Amino acid sequence: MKKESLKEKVKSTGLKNTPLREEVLKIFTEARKALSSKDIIEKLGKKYDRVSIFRTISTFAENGVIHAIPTSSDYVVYSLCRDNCATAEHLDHHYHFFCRRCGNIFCLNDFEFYNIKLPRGYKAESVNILFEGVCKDCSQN
Amino acid sequence: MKKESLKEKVKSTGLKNTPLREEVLKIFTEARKALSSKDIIEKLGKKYDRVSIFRTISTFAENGVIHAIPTSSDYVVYSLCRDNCATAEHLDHHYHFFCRRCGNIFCLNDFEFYNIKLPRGYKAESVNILFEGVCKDCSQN
DNA sequence: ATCCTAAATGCAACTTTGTTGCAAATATAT
DNA sequence: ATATATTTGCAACAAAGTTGCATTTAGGAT
Ligand SMILES: [Mn+2]
Ligand SMILES: [Mn+2]
Ligand SMILES: [Zn+2]
Ligand SMILES: [Zn+2]
Repeated sequence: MKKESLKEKVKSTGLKNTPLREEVLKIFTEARKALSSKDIIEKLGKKYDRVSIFRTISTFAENGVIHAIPTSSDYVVYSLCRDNCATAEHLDHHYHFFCRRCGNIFCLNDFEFYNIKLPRGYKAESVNILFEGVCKDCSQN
Repeated sequence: MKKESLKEKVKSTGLKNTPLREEVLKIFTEARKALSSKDIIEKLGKKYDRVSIFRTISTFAENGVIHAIPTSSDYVVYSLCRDNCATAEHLDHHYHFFCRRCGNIFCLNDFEFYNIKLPRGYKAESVNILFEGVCKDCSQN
């Protein structure tokens, strides 16, 4: 996804441009890490109803504005879809890094894509690669 | 993890061998797919308290009997740790497949391991690779 | 075999997270 | 400006997981 405004995005998806959606999009745009629904509610929960925030996140995810990142936790985190989240050889691929120290999840962009072979019969449309370890910032301190 | 009985596992972890634990372990051993807490509670919830089941699953995960599998859903699924879940070149790696049709998650064993390079500063201790698509059974029918 | 003790379980209450139905508000096309 | 489909807020609900505590039990010691 290009760094386009929500207004531009609206044109392609049919979503209406509302104050809540602009604020949520702004938060994702400025975040250096993946965010959970809880994270967004903590930031906007006094200004907007939590139900609307949940619905905004769902709508964004359904329309390809953000994408859910697989984690081993019982909550989902989301991040803006970027250009290089796109397909390579018809396989949508995502690389993310979960830091054990700070607990944050980061998108790893500009990655060389490995076309890992699957067992016979399995047909993959996307692959999510989640590293776990210590992030750049945490390993310096 | 070897195909050892819980009794053997107890020796190494200090866990007590109880009826609930034996039943949970049996369910995981016989399952051909990854299971959620809900799945286990549906099978054992009339016989045991859900709290105890939650605690059993946590204990198993903490002691390396089972491992959590990253997904994009708001629930976690678990699978038995197998021998080849072990480390290769000091990087614990797991390959799983989420089927869009049946909704099941399968362990993909015996995989060639790719040592994917990380950006400078990031130190990975494990990597989880989650494919999404159509599984063997579902693509035949 | 019995006793002892730390660990495991069951139960009740609670919290967190997400969902549903519906009425009121509002963004956008005409 | 008006019309209308979409979005939002509110209340109620539901699912999933947690906490505290009393009771029970597994497994080692006697
Ligand atoms: Mn990403
Ligand atoms: Mn596995
Ligand atoms: Zn970190
Ligand atoms: Zn399937």
